[in-house]
Amino acid sequence: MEVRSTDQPRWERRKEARPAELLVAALELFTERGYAATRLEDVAKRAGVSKGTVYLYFSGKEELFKAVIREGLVPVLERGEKMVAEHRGDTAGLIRSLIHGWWEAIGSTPYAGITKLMISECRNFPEIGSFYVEEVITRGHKLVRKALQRGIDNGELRKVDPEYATRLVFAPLVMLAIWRHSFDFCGVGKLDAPTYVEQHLDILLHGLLNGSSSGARTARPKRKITR
Amino acid sequence: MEVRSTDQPRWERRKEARPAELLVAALELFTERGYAATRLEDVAKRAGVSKGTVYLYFSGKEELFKAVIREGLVPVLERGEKMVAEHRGDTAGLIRSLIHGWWEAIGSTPYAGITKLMISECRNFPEIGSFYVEEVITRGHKLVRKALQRGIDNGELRKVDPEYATRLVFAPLVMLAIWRHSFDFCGVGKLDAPTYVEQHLDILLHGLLNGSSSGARTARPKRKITR
Amino acid sequence: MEVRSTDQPRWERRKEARPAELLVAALELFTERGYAATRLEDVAKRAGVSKGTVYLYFSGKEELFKAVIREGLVPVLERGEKMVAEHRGDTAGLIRSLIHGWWEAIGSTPYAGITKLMISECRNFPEIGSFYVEEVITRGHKLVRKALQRGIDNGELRKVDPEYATRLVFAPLVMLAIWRHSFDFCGVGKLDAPTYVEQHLDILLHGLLNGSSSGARTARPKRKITR
Amino acid sequence: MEVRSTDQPRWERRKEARPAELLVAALELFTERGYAATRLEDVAKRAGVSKGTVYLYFSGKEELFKAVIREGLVPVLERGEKMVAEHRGDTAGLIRSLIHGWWEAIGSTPYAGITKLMISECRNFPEIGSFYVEEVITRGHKLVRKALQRGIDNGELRKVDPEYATRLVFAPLVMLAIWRHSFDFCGVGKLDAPTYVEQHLDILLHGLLNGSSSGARTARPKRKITR
DNA sequence: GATGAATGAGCGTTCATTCAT
DNA sequence: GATGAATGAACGCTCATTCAT
Repeated sequence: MEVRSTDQPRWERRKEARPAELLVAALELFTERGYAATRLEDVAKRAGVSKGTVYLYFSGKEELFKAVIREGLVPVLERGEKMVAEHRGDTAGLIRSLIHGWWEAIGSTPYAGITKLMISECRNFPEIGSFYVEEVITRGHKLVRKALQRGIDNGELRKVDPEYATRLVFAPLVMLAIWRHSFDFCGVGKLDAPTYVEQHLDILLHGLLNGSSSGARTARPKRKITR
Repeated sequence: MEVRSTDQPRWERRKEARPAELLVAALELFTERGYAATRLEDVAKRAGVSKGTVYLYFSGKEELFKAVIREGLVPVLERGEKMVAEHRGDTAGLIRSLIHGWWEAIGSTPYAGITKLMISECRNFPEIGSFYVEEVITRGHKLVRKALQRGIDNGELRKVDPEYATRLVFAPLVMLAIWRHSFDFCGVGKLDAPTYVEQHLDILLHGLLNGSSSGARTARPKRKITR
Repeated sequence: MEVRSTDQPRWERRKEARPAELLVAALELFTERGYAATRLEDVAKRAGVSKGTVYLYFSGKEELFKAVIREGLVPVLERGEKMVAEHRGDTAGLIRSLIHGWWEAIGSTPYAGITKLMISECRNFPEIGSFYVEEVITRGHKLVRKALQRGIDNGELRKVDPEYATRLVFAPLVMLAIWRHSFDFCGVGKLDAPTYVEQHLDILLHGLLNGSSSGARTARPKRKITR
Repeated sequence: MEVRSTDQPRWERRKEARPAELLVAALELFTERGYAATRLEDVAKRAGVSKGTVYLYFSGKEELFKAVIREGLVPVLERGEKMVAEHRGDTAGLIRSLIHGWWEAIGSTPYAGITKLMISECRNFPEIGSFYVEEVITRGHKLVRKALQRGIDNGELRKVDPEYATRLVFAPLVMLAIWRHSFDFCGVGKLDAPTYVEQHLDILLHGLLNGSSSGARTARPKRKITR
């Protein structure tokens, strides 16, 4: 019968000791090449340390990968949740805030790569895949679903299924984030991200709001915003 | 005294059928595990042949991968283009046809895995990535853009930017296809695909159509939300 | 207790049935690339048959190789021995005949490649190496040694050790034969073979003959003979 | 309870010495078996390291092979050139020095294997073959040709073609070197190398020197000279 | 007999991991 | 702690060999 003397969390927290540079480098390379094709030596080189040093902070490649996922989005999400909880105003405005918030904190940053990573690798790492689904996707969905539900309940929005609508709110954003880490390197014409986001909001809110509502009008679809 | 119960030969000549069988197996495994993590021996095993046989039909792993991409979607797309070219009716109906067509021919089939594959690997295979962008994505976008442009020109649709709107038409579908090859294996609650597609059409058309049009109204046919 | 009904020789003789084309092709490729780097499929292709056919005549690669060696030089040598046995005249003339004979029958023909082959491979195939030493080298040496011994005994030649002198008679010829299968393909300036042979005879006979003898005089060192 | 009798570490750092050790092992094995039949794992084993270590110092099998050739003879040749340049005395003595020098520095050492290697492999590696011809053969020939030319010019030697005579000086030596790496392992009676060399010098100088000269006389073929 | 599709042992090469320094 | 030389399991690919046709 083994008894742990201390209350260790499921995944060891050595955040302070771990050079964040390793996680940054790993996220970049995993995103660029995928898990299997990323060599630990390259991660070390990009982080400016030697191969052996990686093992001082992570017990191996898989743990490094898991740490990238775990440490990556959860803190961002926590900030997002707080931000949303404090929001006041109409539903259309809240949805806009959520979408802009997600885009600014995740979609437009290197964190977006984590989404691509998990799509590619979650079947190879079911454990971390489930973690991601629970701690990131489900929590993210819940935020939006609440907002939609509220809008439906108080008549601001049409009667759509909030479960499905939630996904439809996110899908175009996630696709854009993925796109920027994939096909944007294949010579395809790049879209202007802010315009895309606004266009999405425009169509989405037009599609969701009840006719009497004026929320959709405030979306400025045609104003070209350069990054 | 060993007696074989069945008189199966050690192998069988299948020169004609082999390449297609290998491509099917390869698509499955590449989709499941990614390019680097897929061992050619496993592809062979799943196709029911030995390692060496793969090399009788493809010059190596990379060529097999390229063949999966090349042979996978282009023929499907060609059929799609013909189908669409022959379509008659209003724009809302055309968009519905396109979306349903894409879902039935690609999104709901193993071909959907190619999308996930290219997202994961196009930076490792720029050549095949460009091929895919040109031969699949661009052609697919063109189909939808034409339909949207027509609807905008004749006043059926609101004045949206067709380039961006095209992406917004596809994004939720592609995300669903990706989802089915990734997070659906991580214990997340699965959505009903037809409902999702209809919900997307509902919101999308509501968002796109001019107020006077009634196209969006008809879009709520099945309320079947089985989980 | 196994009894052979027929008197089979050590190595199966199926000379009649074996396509000589296979042995020719094999000799060429083994000479060009070495044993290990020669693919049986290439041998088959050069002989104009399919891969499987090789196995109808030879039990495998090693047997093919051994047959190349065995069938290659022994018949040539037998003809040489007869030629020498019938020779009449002075020792210098006999040596000239032997050298010219070797050069014409072996050194200048594809058979020369066998020498290169055995040098490269005899440590990998000790059995066939010993066969070659016994059946080719030793017999060849014996021919020359006899001639030298006769010349020494009757005072035509200086008192040299016939064992060593024999090798010194052959060495420049063998080197030339080897050279033509190796460095001649590396951009080196090629020598004229007949001139080389005559020059060798000139120096050799000058070096071997007693001063009173006039045998060396008849060597025409400077006459350039183009093949 | 397992106790190791000696405290040997699993491996030892030998960054400086490794490449030379690997080259020695590689030369031995390439010489014994040929390029294709030599497994890198065996080279590693003979050098006392593991397979992977070879790749820390050479980018692959071909590079290792090239390094064997490149690093092998050029330095020896450079020393030889200096030695010869400083030689003073008559031509017969110079030729003797050259031949003895070659034999001591190359023919009697493992370097002799390189000759055999290049003969076997130069058609498979034209680039390194040309390198060898230029940097080793041509330079070696030049040394001897100069000596012969001088002897012809000042009347010490008969009027032979120096280009051909140069080859005839080397051929018996090279053949002996090759022999020691090939047929000497096939049960053939081995010659005494020094005796062979002296016998060669005896006949060669007798054959080359003008009658009035006494250079050849001093070579006494039967004097047994142990190395 | 002849063919060539199929096999699978074997080798070159890579790279996650270890550990003496 | 940090390094990087060394390891060895794993995988891509080849080719001698087999055998159904």
